[in-house]
Amino acid sequence: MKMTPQRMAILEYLDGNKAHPSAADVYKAVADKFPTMSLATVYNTMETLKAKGMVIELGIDPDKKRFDPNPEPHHHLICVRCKEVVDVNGNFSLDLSEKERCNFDIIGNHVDFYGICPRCKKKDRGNTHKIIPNCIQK
Amino acid sequence: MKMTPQRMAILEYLDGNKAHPSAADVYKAVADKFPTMSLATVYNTMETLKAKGMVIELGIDPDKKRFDPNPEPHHHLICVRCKEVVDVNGNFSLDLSEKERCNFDIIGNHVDFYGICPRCKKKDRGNTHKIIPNCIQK
DNA sequence: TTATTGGATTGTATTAATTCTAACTTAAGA
DNA sequence: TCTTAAGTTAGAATTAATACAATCCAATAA
Repeated sequence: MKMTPQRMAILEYLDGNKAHPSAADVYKAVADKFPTMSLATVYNTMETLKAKGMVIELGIDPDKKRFDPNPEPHHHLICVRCKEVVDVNGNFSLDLSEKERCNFDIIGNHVDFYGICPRCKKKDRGNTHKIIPNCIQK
Repeated sequence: MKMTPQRMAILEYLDGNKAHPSAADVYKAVADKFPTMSLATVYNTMETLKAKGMVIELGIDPDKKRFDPNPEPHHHLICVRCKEVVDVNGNFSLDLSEKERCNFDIIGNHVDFYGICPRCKKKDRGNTHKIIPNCIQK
């Protein structure tokens, strides 16, 4: 993989990043110090990194792709209000019965835990309505 | 919920549908017998159904929303090649430790199993390359 | 029956994310 | 240094989804 200043800036931003940023987030962060950066470059680079297994594309937000720079297999804890995503390490050995497997070769699994984060809980103080989200997805 | 011919057509299409269709899929299916149907109506109706908990919005496909007319809590088995989605019933009681919970109130969880479906396995005959998908997402 | 009303439907315009394109630039190996 | 394949860029094009404003229509009120 060819190393360019743009890519280095993106990699530096992603390194250790726990925020699961969108393409726009990456762009904003990097464009600061790199005014010539193009969004297309961000998309290209994320695509390349994805192909190399260095980032994972998340499907949490129906409105935009978000990326996870943590390539270790792990799971997520997602706030259904603000969509904050926290990594959950460890793995769950979940088995499917012969029948449930439907003749698939199983490669792996991923668990999403849904909940309400402390910040949003605070905001909810008194608001008992709409506690059950309709956005538990997938 | 007011019953209109359009909504009835959509509900009829969704009833028992295991294909996890996109809005466009719904539109195509219904527009056949309902030439005046508008995409906007499909989106409106899906939104209404979602709010009523009658469908769930899926995040499997980064390119478009897909809907699951099965309102029972369940999980998914996803072919990483062709994105076929099979329902997995039953629930896994997965626990997070105090620490892992990060002060979230946990509401639920959802498991995605990744694998290769029988059809795609057949196509792969001999192709040993690229068996490990880079599209294990979330 | 007719008028009113409010939600539903529709086509179109708009937005936002993403991809495409074609010209230009550059990192890295010979 | 030279060459070249790969990367970058701006802007155009595409696509999913939403917003909007003008009807439409079914239920109820008068």
